[in-house]
Amino acid sequence: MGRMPTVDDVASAANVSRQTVSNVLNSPEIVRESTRERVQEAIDRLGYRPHASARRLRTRTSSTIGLRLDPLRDGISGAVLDRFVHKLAEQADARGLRVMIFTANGAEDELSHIKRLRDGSDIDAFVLIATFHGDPRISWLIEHEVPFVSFGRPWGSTTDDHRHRWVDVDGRAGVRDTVQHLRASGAQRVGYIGWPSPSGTGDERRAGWEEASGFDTADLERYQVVTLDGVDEGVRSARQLLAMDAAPDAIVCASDSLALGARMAADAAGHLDLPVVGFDNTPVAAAVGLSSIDQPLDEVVASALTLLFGPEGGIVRPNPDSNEEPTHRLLVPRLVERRSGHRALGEITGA
Amino acid sequence: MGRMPTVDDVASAANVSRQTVSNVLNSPEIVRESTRERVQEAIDRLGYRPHASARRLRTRTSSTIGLRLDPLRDGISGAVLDRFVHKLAEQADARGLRVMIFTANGAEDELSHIKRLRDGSDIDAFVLIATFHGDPRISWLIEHEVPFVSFGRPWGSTTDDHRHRWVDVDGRAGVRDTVQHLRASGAQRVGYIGWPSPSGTGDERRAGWEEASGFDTADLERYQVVTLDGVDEGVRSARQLLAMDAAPDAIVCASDSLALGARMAADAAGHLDLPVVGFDNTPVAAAVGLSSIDQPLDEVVASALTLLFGPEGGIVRPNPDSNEEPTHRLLVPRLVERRSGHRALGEITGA
DNA sequence: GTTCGCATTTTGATCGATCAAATTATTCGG
DNA sequence: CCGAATAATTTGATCGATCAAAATGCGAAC
Repeated sequence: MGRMPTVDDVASAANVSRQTVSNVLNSPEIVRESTRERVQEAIDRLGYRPHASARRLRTRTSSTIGLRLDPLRDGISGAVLDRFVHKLAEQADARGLRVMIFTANGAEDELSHIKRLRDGSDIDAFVLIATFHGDPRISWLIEHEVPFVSFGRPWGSTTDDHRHRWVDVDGRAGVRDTVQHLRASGAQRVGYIGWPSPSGTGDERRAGWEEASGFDTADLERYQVVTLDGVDEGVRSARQLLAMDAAPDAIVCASDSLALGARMAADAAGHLDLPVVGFDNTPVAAAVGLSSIDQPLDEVVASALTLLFGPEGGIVRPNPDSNEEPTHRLLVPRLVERRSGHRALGEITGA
Repeated sequence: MGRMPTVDDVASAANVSRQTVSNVLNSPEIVRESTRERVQEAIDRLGYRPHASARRLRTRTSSTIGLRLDPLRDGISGAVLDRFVHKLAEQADARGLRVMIFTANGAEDELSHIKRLRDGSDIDAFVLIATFHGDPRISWLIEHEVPFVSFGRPWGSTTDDHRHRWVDVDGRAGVRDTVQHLRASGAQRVGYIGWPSPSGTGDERRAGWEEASGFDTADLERYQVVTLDGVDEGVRSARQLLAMDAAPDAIVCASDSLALGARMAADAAGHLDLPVVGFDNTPVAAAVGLSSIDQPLDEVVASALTLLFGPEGGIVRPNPDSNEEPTHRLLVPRLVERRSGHRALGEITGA
C-alpha cells in the first residue's frame, strides 16, 4: 500500500494550490464552479482523504464526542444505556462526528479520564449518562468550560445553571399518563412498586403515580412497595400487594425487572388479566410480552446533539450564553401496551 | 482557561530542550535520572499533557481501535456484544488505547466507514464482531493490510489464512461438556433446541450436542428442534419435545431466549426439576435463575488485544508473518448452573 | 594531556492540514 | 477602455509533537 495522497498531491494533479483544495473541502461556495469540479475529480481519482490528525492539530477541534460506559449492570435495565450508545453512534455519524468510549471506576476516575482526553485534544465534548445528586463531573466540566450534555437532569443545586445542557425523559409524566390510562380503562386501584428514596429518577416516577392514583395519603402508603431493583424483589413486592384486602387491580413498576417479577407473581396467583407495566421497554419486556413505558431514545439523542452542536452543525458551539435559547429538553415517554390482544405470559405458564 | 502548555513550555521551565521533554515521555531510559526528575516535576507543575493529534500526525499512529456496533437486536442475546464492547473499552484503556465506535447498515456500508477512518489515520486497527460466511470485510482488510482481529472465527474459505487474526469461543466444546455433565448427573435423554443451518455458531453448538448426546442417527433427529431465535419459539419447541413418548429429561438450547421459553414451558407442564440450559449467560438468565453457558469475555478481549498488539505493547504490530506464532485463539466457555439449590422459576410461578 | 567512545542533550526538518494575508483575476459602472 | 470593487486563488506561517542527525559532555585508556 503506497503512501496516502495529501492536499499537495491533489493540488498539483488539479493544477491549483493546496489552499484551493482545502477550500473545496471546507468552503466549497467560495471556489469557482469549474475549479471545484476539477479539484473534486482529482480528489476522487487519487482517492484522497484528509488526514484527520493534521486537521485537528491545526483547527484545534477533534469532532469527537467522549462517552463513558457505565459499569456493567447485572440487571435487565442496563439495556437502555446500550440502546442509547448505539443511537448516539448512529446520529453522531450522520453529523460527521466520531464517538470515543471509555470506562471508569467512579466519578473521580472518570474525571481523570476526562481531563486526559480533553487536554490531549482528543475530544471536543462529552456526553454524560446516569447523573446523580451532587455529581462532581458536572461542576468540573462547567468550571473548565468543557462542552458537554447530560442524559439525565441535574439533581440538586445546579438545576437552573444554563451552562449545563441536559436532556431527560419525564418519568413523572410517563407514569402519570399510564396510571390515568389504566384508570380510564377500568382499574380502580393502581399499585406501585418502586425504589427507595432518594433516587432522582425513582422519586419522579413515584410522584407521577401519586398524582394520578386518586389515593388519599393513607392509601398512597398502602398501595406502594419500596424495594431495590430486581426480578426477585418484584415477585415479593407483587405478592405483598396482591395479598391485601382490597388488592390493586393494576400495578405499575419503576423498572422492567420489577415488572417481570410482578408479572410472574400475578400470573402464579391467577391474575392473568391484571395489568402490569414496567419502565424502559427493554428487549426482555418485548420478548415476554410485557407492557412498558418506552423512553424515546431517538429524540433523546437528537436533542442532546442539537444542544451541543446546534441544529445542523458538526462544530462545537461555545458554552451557551445566558438566556438565549433553552439549554435543556424534557421528553415525554409513551406506554407500549403488550398485554391485550397479545399472547400473555399467563397463557403459557398457565396452559 | 488559558492556553495549554506545550513541550516548549515544559522545556524552558525545566531548562532543557523540547526533545528531552519528549524523551522523558517516550524513552525515559535514555535520559539521565536527575534530568528526568526535573522535567517530570515541570510537567506536573504545569499540568502538561501531550497533544494527541500532533503526536499522531508525526508518528502516523493513532492508538485507536475501531469497533462497529451491530444493528440493535430486539432479542435478549444482544447483551453479549454489549458486554464485549464494555470489556474492550476497559482493557484497551489499560493499554493506553482508545476505542472509537461507529455503526453501519450492512457489510458494504461498514467497509466504506472503515476506509474513511483508516485513510484519515483515525484508526490503527479494527475489531470485527459477528463475522459470517464469505464476510467481505475480512478479505478487504487482509488485502489492504489493515490490522484487525475478529471475535468470531472465519467461516468458510479463509479459515487458515494466517493474516486473519481471530478469537472465538468453542461453542461445540461448551455444549458437549454441558451435555456430558447432564448425563453424568443422571439425565438419560438430553434434547436440543437450536437454529436452522447454515449458521456458523449454531451449527457448532448443535455438533457439540450430537457428539455427547449418545443418540443414534434416528434419535438425533427426534430429540432436536430447529427454530428461529425467540422466547415464543422456545416455548413452542419445548412443548413439542416434552410431548414426545420418551420425552427428554434435560434440554440444552442455543440461546438464552430459547432457554427462557423452554424453562417457562417446562415449568408450566410441571417439570420443575427438568434441567434447561441456555447460552451466553445474559443478565436475563441471571435474573430469572436460568443455567447458561458463559462465554469468557474477559479472556476473549484480552486475547484479541494480544493478537493485535502483542502481550504488552500498545503499538500496532505489522501483519503477522507466516508461521511464527498462532494467529488465533479458541476459548472454552463454561456452564453456570443456577437451578440446583437456587430458587427456581418454577417455585415462583407454581407457588 | 589528548583522544576515543559512549552517554546525553540539542538542533533543524517534518508530518498534513488550515489560517491570515497577499496576490492575481474578473466584473462592472462611468 | 480605465479604475475601483469584488471574486478567486496563492503564498508564507503555524498548530505540537517526533525523527534524524549533529553537538556536547564525560570518563577511561594511552
